[in-house]
Amino acid sequence: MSKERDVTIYDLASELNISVATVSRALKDDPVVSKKTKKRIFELAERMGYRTNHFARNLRTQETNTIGLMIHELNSNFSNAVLLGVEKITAEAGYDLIITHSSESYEKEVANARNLFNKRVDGLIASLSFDTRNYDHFKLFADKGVPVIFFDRVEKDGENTVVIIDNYKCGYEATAHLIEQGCKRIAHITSNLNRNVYSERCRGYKDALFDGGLSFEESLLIINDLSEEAGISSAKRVLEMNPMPDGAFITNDFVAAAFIKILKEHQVAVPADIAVVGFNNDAIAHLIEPSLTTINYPGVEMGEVAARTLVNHLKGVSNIHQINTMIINSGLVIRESSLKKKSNAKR
Amino acid sequence: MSKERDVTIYDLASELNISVATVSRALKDDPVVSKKTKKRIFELAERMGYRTNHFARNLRTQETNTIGLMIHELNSNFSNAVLLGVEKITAEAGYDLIITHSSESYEKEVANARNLFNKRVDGLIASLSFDTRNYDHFKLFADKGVPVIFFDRVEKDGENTVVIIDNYKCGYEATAHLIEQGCKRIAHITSNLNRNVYSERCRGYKDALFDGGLSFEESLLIINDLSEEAGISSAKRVLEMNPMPDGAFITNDFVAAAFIKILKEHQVAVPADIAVVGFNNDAIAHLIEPSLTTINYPGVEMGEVAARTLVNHLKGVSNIHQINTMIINSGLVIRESSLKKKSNAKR
DNA sequence: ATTTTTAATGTAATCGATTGCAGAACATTT
DNA sequence: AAATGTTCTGCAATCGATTACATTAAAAAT
Repeated sequence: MSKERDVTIYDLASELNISVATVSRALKDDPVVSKKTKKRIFELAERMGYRTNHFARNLRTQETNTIGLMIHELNSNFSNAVLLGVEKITAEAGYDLIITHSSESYEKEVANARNLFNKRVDGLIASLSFDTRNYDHFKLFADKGVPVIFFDRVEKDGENTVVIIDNYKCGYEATAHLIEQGCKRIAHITSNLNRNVYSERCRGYKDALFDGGLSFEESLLIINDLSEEAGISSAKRVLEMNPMPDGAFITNDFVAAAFIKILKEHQVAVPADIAVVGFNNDAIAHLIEPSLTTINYPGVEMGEVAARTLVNHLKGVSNIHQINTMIINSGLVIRESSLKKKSNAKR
Repeated sequence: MSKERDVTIYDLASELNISVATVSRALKDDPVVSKKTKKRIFELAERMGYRTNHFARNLRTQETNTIGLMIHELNSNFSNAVLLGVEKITAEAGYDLIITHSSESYEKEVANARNLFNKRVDGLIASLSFDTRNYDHFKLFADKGVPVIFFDRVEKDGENTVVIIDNYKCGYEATAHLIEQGCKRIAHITSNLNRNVYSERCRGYKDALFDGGLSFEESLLIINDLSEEAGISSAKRVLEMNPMPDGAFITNDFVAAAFIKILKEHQVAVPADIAVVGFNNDAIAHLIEPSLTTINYPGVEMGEVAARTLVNHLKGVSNIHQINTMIINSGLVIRESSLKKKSNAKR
């Protein structure tokens, strides 16, 4: 309740009969201040409950000590994992984090970018929304020299620094694995092919089909929004196909789980009738039955790498303009849902 | 790259040959400024790309426009739901959000509180860590008149405003439901009983047992940290009991899912041999098999209510000191995992 | 035409820290 | 003891907005 004025460096200075300049320097641990004076200042600061006024400091130094995070959604395990990784690094480095999410809308993404720009973030970590086609809203940052790092959903052929996994390789591996298990008709359930993540996985899928001597069929490619409903409806669509596919590569574990559930309800056996490979390695993957073969996609690491790269750049330790692409390890985790041949499933 | 100076109100003022005071007032849409002048100022601001310097403003007004969120973890569906709700409301209201998490450690919680205090958040939304016993770190805020709202894990018998569900009722309902299904030996798997959420649920469990003519057995009460490993180990412990329980009320869906998986692997049927009720209504609950009966715990709503209450207080619309407790609706969602008697399961 | 009232704008202090430059205090060398 | 070099501290301007108070301009009343 007591709203007394906060303690400032002026209070400390006058209490000790020294100048604010010395106090300011001491608090930053500037070596130019003598140990003796520093000690007195630190002790008094502690005793009087001094707190830095970040606004005064930032006003003066023209730095905000704030990093912006633009994410497409906040409700998936993946995005939460990324957030966890980013938060860890930025907090350790003493940066505040402002989080925005676009709900997969281009308009909101633009508004969020503008907002973060006006808040003068020192740097930006961003993943694009589903339908973003235009990247002008990031130009603002480039023009001001504010570093931007993209992760996961990134601009194709951009010159920005990006943190990604090898989506092509993952798509290829997933599909090749299904082929190896004897699948001849492999459906691919994915999302908007304008986004690099999906187009690359799809390219991997197609190349693996080709290399496996199978041909790509347009009708086996199902594109939706990766919601749970999408899993249900695409399962129904698959059930009506004639002949039915004998394998499915689904770019999201949750969708895969819903998909499998519907198949089971219609007496279609997984993996015997249809083998399934998901994507992300969410916790759900090993809890459903059959346990889900999937691609391990380490969101926490991705967040950490993106954040660390940005922080290092801001601190002058490294320079993101020298780094174009950072690829995070990822790969197939084989479980029961894809094993037509009885072999050793990992858990 | 071009790091030209930012446009300030001084630039606008000198460009139009008026004073900064007028510009400042106009930008705040102060009615005292004439419409004509305002128009000129807004247009010029737009044209020159003026951005408010929040640091200068906050320094002057002594408000930070920032709300702190202290959460025990950042990796559960529940906490993410809360975050989603909080973020939505605070962003709409124009507040920045600083997020901290304690990783369930009291020490980190104290450090986070101190950090947010030093950052001078205008208000605080907090959920306690597992082992927090002492609440002194919140006194700082009270002393400065900074409003604090607790949610989910709250201080027992505190005088703070809290946003919770009726954990007692939920515990009672879950247990009563199992009894109604014919269970006679009901295990309860939960966590640290110093936290209100778990102690209240446990109290509901005990009272329901009593009202159902069953007696409480210490050996059926399993306390752990609600990790997946905990689900596995408690399942093993249950399997070794003799006689085995015929029902289990588990205060976390993820733990329940892992628990059920282990039971199934040991040829124990759910719900026939052991009926299970979880807690939270995570998405996983309806995707596993059998689908999981659980308590619906709406995290998004909880976050929204907490944030809205705080924001309203900060804007002077309402006063949290007049409100002590806000209870969010919650309740049993019956699915397959608990239905020993064949009846109508909802999905 | 003069006074009064109202509306619009301006002056200048203020918020709390940072930092280039100047100067004082002290130690070292000749 | 004087000169030189080091180390430490202080002065004062600055960052960009806000706002109490003063002033001017315009409109209304006399």
